[in-house]
Amino acid sequence: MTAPAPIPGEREPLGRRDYEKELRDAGVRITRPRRTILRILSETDDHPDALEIYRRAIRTDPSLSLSTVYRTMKLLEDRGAIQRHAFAGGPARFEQDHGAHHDHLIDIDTGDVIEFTSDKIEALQDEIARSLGYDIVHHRLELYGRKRRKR
Amino acid sequence: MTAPAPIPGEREPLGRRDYEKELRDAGVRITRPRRTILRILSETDDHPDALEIYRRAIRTDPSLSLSTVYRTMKLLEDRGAIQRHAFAGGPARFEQDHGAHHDHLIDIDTGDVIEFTSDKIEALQDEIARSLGYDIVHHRLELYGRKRRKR
DNA sequence: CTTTTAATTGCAAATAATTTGCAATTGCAT
DNA sequence: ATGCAATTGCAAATTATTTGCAATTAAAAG
Ligand SMILES: [Mn+2]
Ligand SMILES: [Mn+2]
Ligand SMILES: [Zn+2]
Ligand SMILES: [Zn+2]
Repeated sequence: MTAPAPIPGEREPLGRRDYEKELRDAGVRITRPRRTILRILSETDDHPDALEIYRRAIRTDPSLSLSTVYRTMKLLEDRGAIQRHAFAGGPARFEQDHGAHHDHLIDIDTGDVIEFTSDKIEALQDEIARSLGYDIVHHRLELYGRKRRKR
Repeated sequence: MTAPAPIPGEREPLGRRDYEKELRDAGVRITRPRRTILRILSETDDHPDALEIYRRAIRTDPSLSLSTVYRTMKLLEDRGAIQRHAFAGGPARFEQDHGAHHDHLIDIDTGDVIEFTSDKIEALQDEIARSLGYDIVHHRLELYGRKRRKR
C-alpha cells in the first residue's frame, strides 16, 4: 500500500501539517485507529463530537471503539494537533489545529458553527488581562446568536 | 418570627433584588430549601458549584438534598435570578444575577475567578456578529491566565 | 386555626459523557 | 522473524446532572 501520489489540480492546502509524521517523530505509534481518526479530522471542516467521529470512523474500521476515539482525542490535544471545544450544553467537539487561532459564533437555531477572528478583540483581551496583572494562557470566546431577520 | 429590622449602618447594597418576593409574585412557592439556597447565593461573592452550595446549605438545613440544589438552580436560572457558568473542565458554577453583565478571568494556577467588563469588547462582538448576519443572544468570554511574574 | 391539594422534596435509580483496568493485540525497533 | 512495550476493545467505573415516585408541605380556602 503506497501513499497516493498528489493529484495535480487537487487542492492540497499549502502548509497543511503532516500530523502522521509529526506524531511518529514524537515517538507516537501510528496505528490503524489513529490513522483513521486523523484522516477523518483532516477531511472535515466542521466540529464533530467524539460520537460523530466514531460513527465516521467505523465506516472504515468497524472494530474501532469509542474508547479509542476518546483516548486519541486526548493524545492529539496534548500534542497540539487538535482543538477541543465545549460549546454550551453539548459534548466536547473537536477540530484540527490549523495554526491560526479563531473563535466561534454558534447559531442557536440551527447549531451551525461559524468561525471568525478579530485582532482587535484579541488585543483587548491581552490588555484587560495585563491590567489585572495576568498573562493569558488561553481563552474562550463564543457568540451565541440568531440570524438577523430579513430587513 | 418577624423580619429583622434593617440595622442602621449595616451596608445593604442599594437596589439589591428581592428574589424571594420576585419568585413569590411569579407564583413560585418559597420553601425552606429555596430560602436557604437564596440566602447562600446572596451572601457569597464567589462562584460556587452545586456541591459547594449543597455543603453550605446543609449547615443550615441538614435534610436538604443535592437534587433540590440542582432543581433550584434550574428554577432560578429560568427566572433570571442566577447565572450559570461552565468554566473549563469543572462542573457548572453559579452566581446571583446582579443585572450588570460581566465576563471572567480564571487563574489557572489557583482557580481564582476575577470579574471584568469591557464595553469595547462587547461592542466589537456585536459588530462581528452583525457583519456575519447575526444578532447575539448571549455569549461567553473566559480568559484563562497566570499571574504575571514579578518584574 | 383546620382542611385541602397541588407544588415540592428526598431518595434511589437513571442518564450522559468520559475515563479506566485489564487481558489480548499490534507497531516497530532489533 | 522476534520481542516487548504501546495500544486497543470491552466492560465497568466515574462524574455531573436529571428524573420517577411516594411522602411532605406551602399556602389558598373555609
Ligand atoms: Mn473552529
Ligand atoms: Mn461572575
Ligand atoms: Zn480568540
Ligand atoms: Zn461579555
